[in-house]
Amino acid sequence: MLVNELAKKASVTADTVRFYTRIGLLNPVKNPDNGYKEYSVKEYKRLTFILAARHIGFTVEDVTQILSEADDEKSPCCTARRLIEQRLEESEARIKEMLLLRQRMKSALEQWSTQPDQLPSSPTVCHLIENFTEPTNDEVSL
Amino acid sequence: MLVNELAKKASVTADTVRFYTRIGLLNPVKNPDNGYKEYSVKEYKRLTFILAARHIGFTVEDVTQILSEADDEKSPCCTARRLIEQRLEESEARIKEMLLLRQRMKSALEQWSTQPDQLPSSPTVCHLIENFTEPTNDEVSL
DNA sequence: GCTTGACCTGTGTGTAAGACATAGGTGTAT
DNA sequence: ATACACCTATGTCTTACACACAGGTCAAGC
Repeated sequence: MLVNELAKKASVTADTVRFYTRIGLLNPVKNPDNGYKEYSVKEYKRLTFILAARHIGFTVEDVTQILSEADDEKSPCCTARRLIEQRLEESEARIKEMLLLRQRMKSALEQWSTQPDQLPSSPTVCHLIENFTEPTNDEVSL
Repeated sequence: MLVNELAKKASVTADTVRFYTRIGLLNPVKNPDNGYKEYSVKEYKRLTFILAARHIGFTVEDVTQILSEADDEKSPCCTARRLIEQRLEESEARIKEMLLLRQRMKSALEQWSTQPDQLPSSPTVCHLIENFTEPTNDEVSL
């Protein structure tokens, strides 16, 4: 299979396949005639595994580590458990941040809805932004 | 002020100040003797504005646009309203994705908690990952 | 004057996970 | 031979900074 064929079969872009190839996760054989990379069914299965892991939330770096352990015939399960726990914690943290940010955005839009546009005047760039007041916890819960 | 002084005054890293300077958001004067960049109080105020906008959720690119409109003495308010609405929508989308991802991570950990480690065998890299089954909406709501 | 050392500077590069741009190759129809 | 559609590998771009590095500055000590 060539890159595009493999990509379609796995429902990803050719660029994704190329990327995994570039970082060494996939190892196609180079056709010496035209330099095209040929992917075997084994590579396809490997790609499927990568995508499954990514879907669960592993980073590409994580997948690299898991695959390398498996390639050494060691069980990657312990590593997988540990890593996904980390990724979960990181996700929780980022979600919290993003929820706070969303709250700020929403209350900005609400505050601004009753305020007029204004020209910038020497100390002020955009009064909407500069006069925005953070919502308190009380306001948020309302 | 030199870069570090300004950074401390604004409670950000010197690298952040350097970054905003590099992309032209801040325009310090170069001391011809030592090549050091000197920031005025005006730059400090500009930095404060940038940070306030970032805090609300504007991208750096957004801030660039807003500042450039204000520099042209046009009111950036309309643009600000439009942009933050976009950013809010994007955030909502990303939050949804991340919540789904978190759900997958959690249910993976739960499924895996009752399963043993296993050595990789020819078709299998990591049975935990390969045998993971997506939670259905019903399961999620439980 | 010279040196040591702590601290500071600007510039260049790295990050995650691909997407995009580009120059050129392939293959078929004309 | 040529035109055209499609395909390829490689290099660069993205976000918003953080980090590494080579060298400059400045006060203290000799």
